[in-house]
Amino acid sequence: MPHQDLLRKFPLFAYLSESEARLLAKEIREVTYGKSEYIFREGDPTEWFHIVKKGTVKCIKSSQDGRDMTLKVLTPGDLFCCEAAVFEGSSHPGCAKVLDQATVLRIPKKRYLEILRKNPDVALEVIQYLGERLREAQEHAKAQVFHRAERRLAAILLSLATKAGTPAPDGIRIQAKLTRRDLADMTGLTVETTTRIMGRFKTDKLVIGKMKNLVICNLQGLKDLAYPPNSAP
Amino acid sequence: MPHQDLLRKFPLFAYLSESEARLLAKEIREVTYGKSEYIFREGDPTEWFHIVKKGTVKCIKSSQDGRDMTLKVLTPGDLFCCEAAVFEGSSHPGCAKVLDQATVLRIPKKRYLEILRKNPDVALEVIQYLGERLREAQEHAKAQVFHRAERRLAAILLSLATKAGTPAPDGIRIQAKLTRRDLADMTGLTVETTTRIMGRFKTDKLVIGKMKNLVICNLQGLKDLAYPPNSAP
DNA sequence: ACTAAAACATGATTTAAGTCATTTTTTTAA
DNA sequence: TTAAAAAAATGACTTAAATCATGTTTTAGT
Repeated sequence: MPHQDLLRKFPLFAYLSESEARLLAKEIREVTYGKSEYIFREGDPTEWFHIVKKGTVKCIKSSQDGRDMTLKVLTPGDLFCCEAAVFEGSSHPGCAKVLDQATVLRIPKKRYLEILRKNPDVALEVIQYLGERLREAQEHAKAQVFHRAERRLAAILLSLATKAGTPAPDGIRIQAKLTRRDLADMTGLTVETTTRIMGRFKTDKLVIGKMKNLVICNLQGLKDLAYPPNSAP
Repeated sequence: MPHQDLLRKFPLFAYLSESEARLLAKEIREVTYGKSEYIFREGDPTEWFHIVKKGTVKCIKSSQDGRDMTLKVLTPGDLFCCEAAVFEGSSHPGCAKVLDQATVLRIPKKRYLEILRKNPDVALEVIQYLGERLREAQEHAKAQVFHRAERRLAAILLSLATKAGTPAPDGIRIQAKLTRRDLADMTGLTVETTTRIMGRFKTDKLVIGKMKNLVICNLQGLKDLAYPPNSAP
Protein backbone atom coordinates (compact mmCIF):
# COMPACT_ATOMS: atom_id res chain seq x y z
CA MET A 1 0.00 0.00 0.00
CA PRO A 2 1.67 3.19 -1.09
CA HIS A 3 2.12 6.44 0.77
CA GLN A 4 0.83 4.95 3.96
CA ASP A 5 3.78 5.96 6.05
CA LEU A 6 3.34 9.55 4.97
CA LEU A 7 -0.11 9.69 6.34
CA ARG A 8 0.86 9.36 9.97
CA LYS A 9 -0.58 12.75 10.81
CA PHE A 10 -3.79 11.89 9.08
CA PRO A 11 -4.20 8.13 8.69
CA LEU A 12 -6.57 7.99 5.79
CA PHE A 13 -5.67 4.54 4.56
CA ALA A 14 -5.87 2.92 7.94
CA TYR A 15 -9.65 3.06 7.83
CA LEU A 16 -10.21 1.82 4.30
CA SER A 17 -10.83 -1.70 3.13
CA GLU A 18 -8.26 -3.37 0.89
CA SER A 19 -10.30 -2.75 -2.24
CA GLU A 20 -11.10 0.84 -1.35
CA ALA A 21 -7.46 1.53 -0.64
CA ARG A 22 -6.43 0.02 -3.98
CA LEU A 23 -9.01 2.14 -5.77
CA LEU A 24 -7.87 5.27 -3.99
CA ALA A 25 -4.21 4.57 -4.63
CA LYS A 26 -4.96 4.58 -8.35
CA GLU A 27 -6.47 8.04 -8.15
CA ILE A 28 -3.74 9.65 -6.12
CA ARG A 29 -1.50 11.90 -8.17
CA GLU A 30 1.92 12.98 -7.09
CA VAL A 31 2.98 16.47 -8.12
CA THR A 32 6.29 18.20 -7.54
CA TYR A 33 6.64 21.96 -7.30
CA GLY A 34 9.71 24.16 -7.33
CA LYS A 35 10.63 26.80 -4.80
CA SER A 36 8.18 29.72 -4.53
CA GLU A 37 5.69 28.08 -6.89
CA TYR A 38 2.02 28.34 -6.07
CA ILE A 39 0.10 25.10 -5.64
CA PHE A 40 -3.08 27.13 -5.75
CA ARG A 41 -4.06 30.74 -5.28
CA GLU A 42 -6.77 32.46 -3.36
CA GLY A 43 -10.03 32.19 -5.24
CA ASP A 44 -9.03 29.21 -7.37
CA PRO A 45 -11.70 26.51 -7.56
CA THR A 46 -11.08 23.63 -5.19
CA GLU A 47 -10.59 20.48 -7.17
CA TRP A 48 -8.21 18.49 -5.05
CA PHE A 49 -7.54 17.43 -1.58
CA HIS A 50 -3.81 17.68 -0.83
CA ILE A 51 -1.26 16.07 1.41
CA VAL A 52 2.36 17.19 1.69
CA LYS A 53 4.72 14.35 0.89
CA LYS A 54 8.06 16.13 0.88
CA GLY A 55 9.38 19.63 1.46
CA THR A 56 7.58 22.56 3.04
CA VAL A 57 4.58 24.53 1.93
CA LYS A 58 3.09 27.66 3.45
CA CYS A 59 -0.54 28.67 3.58
CA ILE A 60 -0.91 32.36 3.01
CA LYS A 61 -3.71 34.86 2.93
CA SER A 62 -2.84 37.64 0.57
CA SER A 63 -3.69 41.33 0.56
CA GLN A 64 -3.63 43.97 -2.11
CA ASP A 65 -1.52 46.09 0.22
CA GLY A 66 1.46 43.82 -0.32
CA ARG A 67 1.54 42.21 3.10
CA ASP A 68 0.70 38.55 2.96
CA MET A 69 -0.02 36.76 6.15
CA THR A 70 1.53 33.35 6.58
CA LEU A 71 -1.04 31.28 8.39
CA LYS A 72 0.76 28.01 8.65
CA VAL A 73 3.82 26.12 7.53
CA LEU A 74 3.01 22.64 6.30
CA THR A 75 5.43 19.75 6.52
CA PRO A 76 5.26 16.16 5.29
CA GLY A 77 2.09 14.45 6.44
CA ASP A 78 0.06 17.64 6.71
CA LEU A 79 -3.07 17.90 4.68
CA PHE A 80 -4.42 21.10 3.29
CA CYS A 81 -7.42 22.34 1.48
CA CYS A 82 -9.45 20.11 3.74
CA GLU A 83 -11.71 22.83 5.01
CA ALA A 84 -14.81 24.43 3.61
CA ALA A 85 -12.72 24.41 0.50
CA VAL A 86 -13.73 20.86 -0.16
CA PHE A 87 -17.39 21.54 -0.70
CA GLU A 88 -19.43 22.21 -3.76
CA GLY A 89 -18.63 25.26 -5.77
CA SER A 90 -16.25 26.62 -3.19
CA SER A 91 -12.97 28.34 -3.86
CA HIS A 92 -9.73 28.50 -1.92
CA PRO A 93 -9.76 31.04 0.87
CA GLY A 94 -5.99 31.41 0.67
CA CYS A 95 -2.92 30.44 -1.33
CA ALA A 96 -0.57 27.52 -0.89
CA LYS A 97 2.97 28.42 -1.83
CA VAL A 98 6.01 26.20 -1.79
CA LEU A 99 8.83 27.27 0.50
CA ASP A 100 11.34 24.63 -0.36
CA GLN A 101 10.94 22.25 -3.25
CA ALA A 102 7.94 20.11 -2.38
CA THR A 103 6.04 17.05 -3.49
CA VAL A 104 2.34 16.80 -2.76
CA LEU A 105 -0.16 14.03 -3.18
CA ARG A 106 -3.57 14.95 -4.38
CA ILE A 107 -6.89 13.20 -4.48
CA PRO A 108 -9.84 14.38 -6.53
CA LYS A 109 -12.28 16.18 -4.28
CA LYS A 110 -15.07 13.94 -5.47
CA ARG A 111 -13.27 10.78 -4.36
CA TYR A 112 -12.43 12.39 -1.05
CA LEU A 113 -16.07 13.22 -0.38
CA GLU A 114 -17.09 9.71 -1.34
CA ILE A 115 -14.67 8.29 1.17
CA LEU A 116 -15.99 10.55 3.88
CA ARG A 117 -19.54 9.59 3.10
CA LYS A 118 -18.83 5.87 3.14
CA ASN A 119 -16.46 5.77 6.07
CA PRO A 120 -17.79 7.47 9.18
CA ASP A 121 -14.52 6.74 10.93
CA VAL A 122 -12.62 8.75 8.38
CA ALA A 123 -15.11 11.58 8.73
CA LEU A 124 -14.66 11.55 12.49
CA GLU A 125 -10.93 11.61 11.96
CA VAL A 126 -11.31 14.68 9.76
CA ILE A 127 -13.53 16.32 12.37
CA GLN A 128 -10.88 15.69 14.97
CA TYR A 129 -8.18 17.01 12.66
CA LEU A 130 -10.12 20.17 11.91
CA GLY A 131 -10.92 20.66 15.58
CA GLU A 132 -7.25 20.42 16.33
CA ARG A 133 -6.43 22.96 13.62
CA LEU A 134 -9.09 25.28 14.95
CA ARG A 135 -7.73 25.06 18.46
CA GLU A 136 -4.27 25.71 17.10
CA ALA A 137 -5.44 28.73 15.13
CA GLN A 138 -7.08 30.19 18.23
CA GLU A 139 -4.03 29.53 20.36
CA HIS A 140 -1.90 31.16 17.71
CA ALA A 141 -4.17 34.18 17.45
CA LYS A 142 -4.03 34.63 21.18
CA ALA A 143 -0.25 34.45 21.30
CA GLN A 144 0.08 36.91 18.44
CA VAL A 145 -2.62 39.44 19.20
CA PHE A 146 -1.93 39.91 22.88
CA HIS A 147 1.78 40.06 23.12
CA ARG A 148 4.74 42.14 22.18
CA ALA A 149 7.18 41.57 19.39
CA GLU A 150 9.72 39.50 21.28
CA ARG A 151 7.15 37.16 22.69
CA ARG A 152 5.42 36.78 19.34
CA LEU A 153 8.62 35.82 17.60
CA ALA A 154 9.55 33.42 20.36
CA ALA A 155 6.14 31.74 20.05
CA ILE A 156 6.50 31.39 16.29
CA LEU A 157 9.97 29.90 16.56
CA LEU A 158 8.68 27.41 19.10
CA SER A 159 5.81 26.31 16.91
CA LEU A 160 8.19 25.97 13.98
CA ALA A 161 10.49 23.89 16.14
CA THR A 162 7.72 21.44 16.97
CA LYS A 163 6.18 21.34 13.52
CA ALA A 164 9.07 21.70 11.15
CA GLY A 165 12.05 20.92 13.33
CA THR A 166 14.40 17.96 13.49
CA PRO A 167 16.70 17.07 16.37
CA ALA A 168 20.29 18.16 15.79
CA PRO A 169 23.38 17.71 18.00
CA ASP A 170 23.25 21.35 19.11
CA GLY A 171 19.45 21.70 19.44
CA ILE A 172 16.50 21.64 17.09
CA ARG A 173 17.13 22.46 13.46
CA ILE A 174 14.40 24.25 11.57
CA GLN A 175 14.50 22.81 8.11
CA ALA A 176 12.13 25.11 6.31
CA LYS A 177 14.47 27.88 5.33
CA LEU A 178 12.41 30.90 6.09
CA THR A 179 13.44 34.44 5.40
CA ARG A 180 13.08 37.39 7.78
CA ARG A 181 10.14 38.39 5.64
CA ASP A 182 8.51 35.00 6.25
CA LEU A 183 8.91 35.42 9.99
CA ALA A 184 7.57 38.96 9.72
CA ASP A 185 4.58 37.64 7.77
CA MET A 186 3.84 35.18 10.54
CA THR A 187 4.07 37.69 13.37
CA GLY A 188 2.72 40.86 11.80
CA LEU A 189 5.99 42.63 12.57
CA THR A 190 8.14 44.55 10.13
CA VAL A 191 11.22 42.94 8.64
CA GLU A 192 13.37 45.42 10.56
CA THR A 193 12.04 44.54 14.00
CA THR A 194 12.22 40.87 13.11
CA THR A 195 15.87 41.32 12.19
CA ARG A 196 16.61 43.22 15.39
CA ILE A 197 14.93 40.70 17.65
CA MET A 198 16.49 37.73 15.88
CA GLY A 199 19.80 39.51 16.41
CA ARG A 200 19.07 39.70 20.12
CA PHE A 201 18.06 36.04 20.21
CA LYS A 202 21.39 35.21 18.62
CA THR A 203 23.49 37.22 21.06
CA ASP A 204 21.48 35.68 23.89
CA LYS A 205 22.41 32.26 22.49
CA LEU A 206 18.80 31.18 22.07
CA VAL A 207 19.37 30.37 18.41
CA ILE A 208 22.43 29.90 16.27
CA GLY A 209 23.12 29.88 12.54
CA LYS A 210 21.70 31.81 9.67
CA MET A 211 18.19 31.49 8.33
CA LYS A 212 19.09 28.77 5.83
CA ASN A 213 20.20 26.63 8.71
CA LEU A 214 18.65 27.89 11.90
CA VAL A 215 19.11 25.89 15.07
CA ILE A 216 17.24 26.53 18.27
CA CYS A 217 19.78 25.80 20.96
CA ASN A 218 17.95 27.02 24.03
CA LEU A 219 14.39 25.80 23.79
CA GLN A 220 13.66 26.54 27.42
CA GLY A 221 14.90 30.08 27.02
CA LEU A 222 12.48 30.64 24.19
CA LYS A 223 9.67 29.05 26.16
CA ASP A 224 10.36 31.40 29.04
CA LEU A 225 10.00 34.31 26.65
CA ALA A 226 6.91 32.99 24.90
CA TYR A 227 5.13 31.83 28.05
CA PRO A 228 6.54 33.69 31.03
CA PRO A 229 5.89 32.31 34.55
CA ASN A 230 2.74 34.36 35.12
CA SER A 231 0.98 33.19 31.97
CA ALA A 232 -0.37 29.77 31.13
CA PRO A 233 1.49 27.59 28.59
CA MET B 1 -40.17 18.40 16.57
CA PRO B 2 -38.65 20.73 19.15
CA HIS B 3 -35.80 23.19 18.74
CA GLN B 4 -35.67 22.66 15.04
CA ASP B 5 -36.00 26.32 14.18
CA LEU B 6 -33.06 27.13 16.41
CA LEU B 7 -30.79 24.90 14.50
CA ARG B 8 -30.77 26.93 11.33
CA LYS B 9 -27.04 27.59 11.57
CA PHE B 10 -26.43 23.91 12.09
CA PRO B 11 -29.36 21.81 10.90
CA LEU B 12 -28.80 18.69 12.91
CA PHE B 13 -32.36 17.46 12.92
CA ALA B 14 -32.85 17.88 9.22
CA TYR B 15 -30.72 14.82 8.54
CA LEU B 16 -32.18 12.47 11.08
CA SER B 17 -34.99 9.99 10.65
CA GLU B 18 -38.20 10.50 12.61
CA SER B 19 -37.28 7.89 15.19
CA GLU B 20 -33.75 9.15 15.58
CA ALA B 21 -34.97 12.68 16.02
CA ARG B 22 -37.45 11.58 18.66
CA LEU B 23 -34.75 9.71 20.50
CA LEU B 24 -32.42 12.69 20.36
CA ALA B 25 -35.10 15.11 21.47
CA LYS B 26 -35.50 13.10 24.64
CA GLU B 27 -31.82 13.44 25.44
CA ILE B 28 -31.56 17.12 24.86
CA ARG B 29 -31.34 19.15 28.05
CA GLU B 30 -32.07 22.81 28.24
CA VAL B 31 -30.02 24.79 30.74
CA THR B 32 -30.27 28.46 31.59
CA TYR B 33 -27.35 30.47 32.90
CA GLY B 34 -27.19 33.92 34.44
CA LYS B 35 -24.97 36.80 33.42
CA SER B 36 -21.24 36.17 33.76
CA GLU B 37 -21.74 32.52 34.68
CA TYR B 38 -19.39 29.95 33.26
CA ILE B 39 -20.90 27.15 31.19
CA PHE B 40 -17.57 25.39 31.38
CA ARG B 41 -14.01 26.34 32.12
CA GLU B 42 -10.74 25.61 30.47
CA GLY B 43 -9.60 22.11 31.37
CA ASP B 44 -13.04 20.83 32.34
CA PRO B 45 -13.85 17.39 30.91
CA THR B 46 -16.00 17.55 27.80
CA GLU B 47 -19.26 15.83 28.46
CA TRP B 48 -21.70 17.73 26.33
CA PHE B 49 -22.17 19.14 22.94
CA HIS B 50 -23.80 22.59 23.19
CA ILE B 51 -26.00 24.82 21.10
CA VAL B 52 -26.98 28.36 22.07
CA LYS B 53 -30.73 28.74 22.23
CA LYS B 54 -31.09 32.24 23.63
CA GLY B 55 -28.79 35.05 24.72
CA THR B 56 -25.09 35.46 24.06
CA VAL B 57 -22.11 33.45 25.16
CA LYS B 58 -18.45 34.17 24.68
CA CYS B 59 -15.63 31.71 24.15
CA ILE B 60 -12.56 32.80 26.02
CA LYS B 61 -9.06 31.57 26.43
CA SER B 62 -7.74 32.58 29.81
CA SER B 63 -4.30 33.49 31.05
CA GLN B 64 -2.78 33.67 34.48
CA ASP B 65 -1.66 37.19 33.67
CA GLY B 66 -5.23 38.43 33.91
CA ARG B 67 -5.85 39.12 30.24
CA ASP B 68 -8.39 36.79 28.77
CA MET B 69 -8.78 36.63 25.06
CA THR B 70 -12.29 36.56 23.72
CA LEU B 71 -12.20 34.26 20.74
CA LYS B 72 -15.77 34.40 19.62
CA VAL B 73 -19.20 35.65 20.56
CA LEU B 74 -21.87 33.02 20.16
CA THR B 75 -25.47 33.83 19.39
CA PRO B 76 -28.59 31.65 19.08
CA GLY B 77 -28.03 28.76 16.70
CA ASP B 78 -24.29 28.60 17.24
CA LEU B 79 -22.80 25.41 18.46
CA PHE B 80 -19.78 25.16 20.65
CA CYS B 81 -17.57 22.53 22.13
CA CYS B 82 -17.80 20.82 18.78
CA GLU B 83 -14.09 20.63 18.20
CA ALA B 84 -11.44 18.24 19.37
CA ALA B 85 -13.20 18.74 22.65
CA VAL B 86 -15.73 16.17 21.68
CA PHE B 87 -13.37 13.25 21.57
CA GLU B 88 -12.39 10.70 24.15
CA GLY B 89 -10.74 11.89 27.28
CA SER B 90 -10.36 15.41 26.01
CA SER B 91 -10.84 18.57 28.00
CA HIS B 92 -12.06 22.02 27.03
CA PRO B 93 -9.35 24.17 25.48
CA GLY B 94 -11.11 27.35 26.65
CA CYS B 95 -13.98 28.65 28.71
CA ALA B 96 -17.54 29.48 27.71
CA LYS B 97 -18.92 32.39 29.69
CA VAL B 98 -22.36 33.92 29.46
CA LEU B 99 -22.50 37.56 28.43
CA ASP B 100 -26.18 38.13 28.73
CA GLN B 101 -28.53 35.65 30.30
CA ALA B 102 -28.48 32.61 28.06
CA THR B 103 -30.18 29.31 27.47
CA VAL B 104 -28.25 26.47 25.91
CA LEU B 105 -29.26 23.08 24.67
CA ARG B 106 -26.91 20.25 25.38
CA ILE B 107 -26.59 16.73 24.07
CA PRO B 108 -24.48 14.05 25.71
CA LYS B 109 -21.23 13.71 23.85
CA LYS B 110 -21.83 10.00 23.43
CA ARG B 111 -25.11 10.55 21.61
CA TYR B 112 -23.54 13.18 19.46
CA LEU B 113 -20.75 10.82 18.39
CA GLU B 114 -23.29 8.11 17.67
CA ILE B 115 -25.20 10.44 15.42
CA LEU B 116 -22.05 11.39 13.55
CA ARG B 117 -21.10 7.78 13.12
CA LYS B 118 -24.50 6.77 11.80
CA ASN B 119 -25.21 9.79 9.63
CA PRO B 120 -22.44 10.62 7.21
CA ASP B 121 -24.41 13.66 6.07
CA VAL B 122 -24.35 15.11 9.55
CA ALA B 123 -20.62 14.43 9.78
CA LEU B 124 -20.08 16.25 6.49
CA GLU B 125 -22.14 19.11 7.82
CA VAL B 126 -19.92 19.28 10.89
CA ILE B 127 -16.84 19.19 8.69
CA GLN B 128 -18.19 22.06 6.70
CA TYR B 129 -19.08 23.94 9.86
CA LEU B 130 -15.62 23.43 11.33
CA GLY B 131 -13.99 24.40 8.07
CA GLU B 132 -15.96 27.59 8.10
CA ARG B 133 -14.94 28.30 11.70
CA LEU B 134 -11.33 27.63 10.80
CA ARG B 135 -11.45 30.01 7.88
CA GLU B 136 -13.08 32.57 10.09
CA ALA B 137 -10.43 32.16 12.76
CA GLN B 138 -7.68 32.66 10.19
CA GLU B 139 -9.37 35.67 8.69
CA HIS B 140 -9.78 37.10 12.16
CA ALA B 141 -6.15 36.44 13.05
CA LYS B 142 -5.07 38.19 9.92
CA ALA B 143 -7.18 41.25 10.57
CA GLN B 144 -6.01 41.49 14.15
CA VAL B 145 -2.33 40.67 13.86
CA PHE B 146 -1.53 42.86 10.89
CA HIS B 147 -3.37 46.04 11.52
CA ARG B 148 -3.48 49.01 13.80
CA ALA B 149 -5.87 49.66 16.64
CA GLU B 150 -8.49 51.57 14.68
CA ARG B 151 -8.70 48.98 11.96
CA ARG B 152 -8.82 46.13 14.43
CA LEU B 153 -11.70 47.65 16.32
CA ALA B 154 -13.55 48.41 13.11
CA ALA B 155 -13.15 44.79 12.01
CA ILE B 156 -14.45 43.48 15.33
CA LEU B 157 -17.47 45.76 15.26
CA LEU B 158 -18.24 44.60 11.75
CA SER B 159 -18.07 40.95 12.66
CA LEU B 160 -20.27 41.61 15.67
CA ALA B 161 -22.73 43.41 13.44
CA THR B 162 -23.06 40.40 11.16
CA LYS B 163 -23.05 37.78 13.89
CA ALA B 164 -24.84 39.39 16.78
CA GLY B 165 -26.60 42.31 15.15
CA THR B 166 -30.23 43.00 14.39
CA PRO B 167 -31.57 45.59 11.96
CA ALA B 168 -32.72 48.76 13.66
CA PRO B 169 -34.28 51.93 12.20
CA ASP B 170 -31.00 53.82 12.56
CA GLY B 171 -28.61 51.03 11.60
CA ILE B 172 -27.58 47.69 13.04
CA ARG B 173 -28.04 47.16 16.74
CA ILE B 174 -25.53 45.00 18.54
CA GLN B 175 -27.51 43.13 21.12
CA ALA B 176 -24.75 41.52 23.09
CA LYS B 177 -23.98 44.25 25.56
CA LEU B 178 -20.25 44.18 25.56
CA THR B 179 -18.07 46.29 27.78
CA ARG B 180 -14.95 48.18 26.68
CA ARG B 181 -13.02 45.42 28.38
CA ASP B 182 -14.77 42.86 26.17
CA LEU B 183 -13.83 44.80 23.06
CA ALA B 184 -10.28 45.14 24.38
CA ASP B 185 -10.16 41.38 24.95
CA MET B 186 -11.18 40.77 21.36
CA THR B 187 -8.64 43.13 19.85
CA GLY B 188 -5.68 42.81 22.17
CA LEU B 189 -5.82 46.54 22.88
CA THR B 190 -5.96 48.19 26.27
CA VAL B 191 -9.26 49.42 27.66
CA GLU B 192 -8.01 53.01 27.35
CA THR B 193 -7.24 52.84 23.65
CA THR B 194 -10.50 51.05 23.07
CA THR B 195 -12.31 53.89 24.83
CA ARG B 196 -10.45 56.54 22.88
CA ILE B 197 -11.10 54.94 19.52
CA MET B 198 -14.73 54.22 20.29
CA GLY B 199 -14.96 57.88 21.19
CA ARG B 200 -13.59 58.81 17.80
CA PHE B 201 -16.02 56.42 16.10
CA LYS B 202 -18.81 58.16 17.93
CA THR B 203 -17.77 61.68 16.97
CA ASP B 204 -17.32 60.47 13.41
CA LYS B 205 -20.92 59.21 13.54
CA LEU B 206 -19.96 55.64 12.72
CA VAL B 207 -21.72 54.34 15.81
CA ILE B 208 -24.22 55.81 18.24
CA GLY B 209 -25.41 54.93 21.73
CA LYS B 210 -23.69 53.47 24.71
CA MET B 211 -22.37 49.95 25.00
CA LYS B 212 -25.61 48.58 26.43
CA ASN B 213 -27.34 49.66 23.27
CA LEU B 214 -24.79 50.16 20.55
CA VAL B 215 -25.97 50.89 17.03
CA ILE B 216 -23.74 50.87 14.01
CA CYS B 217 -25.11 53.66 11.87
CA ASN B 218 -22.45 53.87 9.19
CA LEU B 219 -21.60 50.35 8.15
CA GLN B 220 -19.81 51.46 5.02
CA GLY B 221 -17.67 53.87 7.01
CA LEU B 222 -16.53 51.06 9.26
CA LYS B 223 -15.90 48.84 6.27
CA ASP B 224 -13.72 51.51 4.74
CA LEU B 225 -11.67 51.57 7.93
CA ALA B 226 -11.47 47.81 8.32
CA TYR B 227 -10.78 47.06 4.66
CA PRO B 228 -9.35 50.18 3.03
CA PRO B 229 -9.39 50.39 -0.79
CA ASN B 230 -5.90 48.94 -1.23
CA SER B 231 -6.56 45.80 0.77
CA ALA B 232 -8.80 42.88 -0.07
CA PRO B 233 -12.09 42.43 1.79
C1' DA C 1 32.78 33.57 -11.77
C1' DC C 2 30.55 37.67 -11.94
C1' DT C 3 26.78 40.71 -11.77
C1' DA C 4 22.24 41.91 -10.33
C1' DA C 5 18.90 41.33 -7.15
C1' DA C 6 17.23 39.87 -2.82
C1' DA C 7 17.82 39.54 1.81
C1' DC C 8 19.94 41.20 6.01
C1' DA C 9 21.64 44.54 9.22
C1' DT C 10 21.84 48.86 11.65
C1' DG C 11 21.17 53.79 12.91
C1' DA C 12 18.13 58.03 13.40
C1' DT C 13 13.60 59.63 13.90
C1' DT C 14 8.65 59.47 14.43
C1' DT C 15 4.44 57.83 16.10
C1' DA C 16 0.93 54.82 17.83
C1' DA C 17 -0.39 52.81 21.64
C1' DG C 18 0.70 51.47 26.37
C1' DT C 19 1.04 53.04 31.23
C1' DC C 20 -0.29 55.61 35.13
C1' DA C 21 -3.19 58.72 37.44
C1' DT C 22 -7.65 61.11 38.14
C1' DT C 23 -12.47 62.25 37.36
C1' DT C 24 -17.03 61.23 35.79
C1' DT C 25 -20.68 58.17 34.75
C1' DT C 26 -23.22 53.97 35.03
C1' DT C 27 -24.48 49.77 37.24
C1' DT C 28 -25.43 46.88 41.07
C1' DA C 29 -26.87 45.63 45.39
C1' DA C 30 -28.02 46.73 50.11
C1' DT D 1 -32.85 55.48 47.26
C1' DT D 2 -28.61 55.60 48.18
C1' DA D 3 -24.01 53.93 48.77
C1' DA D 4 -20.48 51.25 46.84
C1' DA D 5 -18.45 49.27 42.99
C1' DA D 6 -17.58 48.84 38.30
C1' DA D 7 -17.04 50.87 33.91
C1' DA D 8 -15.98 54.74 31.05
C1' DA D 9 -13.66 58.87 29.83
C1' DT D 10 -9.77 61.87 29.67
C1' DG D 11 -5.04 63.89 30.34
C1' DA D 12 0.19 63.55 30.90
C1' DC D 13 3.91 60.84 30.01
C1' DT D 14 6.66 56.87 28.34
C1' DT D 15 7.98 53.36 25.33
C1' DA D 16 7.91 49.82 21.75
C1' DA D 17 7.83 49.33 17.30
C1' DA D 18 7.14 51.51 12.68
C1' DT D 19 9.25 54.27 9.26
C1' DC D 20 12.92 56.01 6.56
C1' DA D 21 17.50 55.87 5.03
C1' DT D 22 21.74 53.59 3.95
C1' DG D 23 25.31 50.12 3.92
C1' DT D 24 26.49 45.11 3.87
C1' DT D 25 25.98 40.33 2.91
C1' DT D 26 23.93 36.45 0.59
C1' DT D 27 21.67 34.27 -3.19
C1' DA D 28 20.53 33.40 -7.89
C1' DG D 29 20.97 33.62 -12.78
C1' DT D 30 23.71 34.42 -16.93
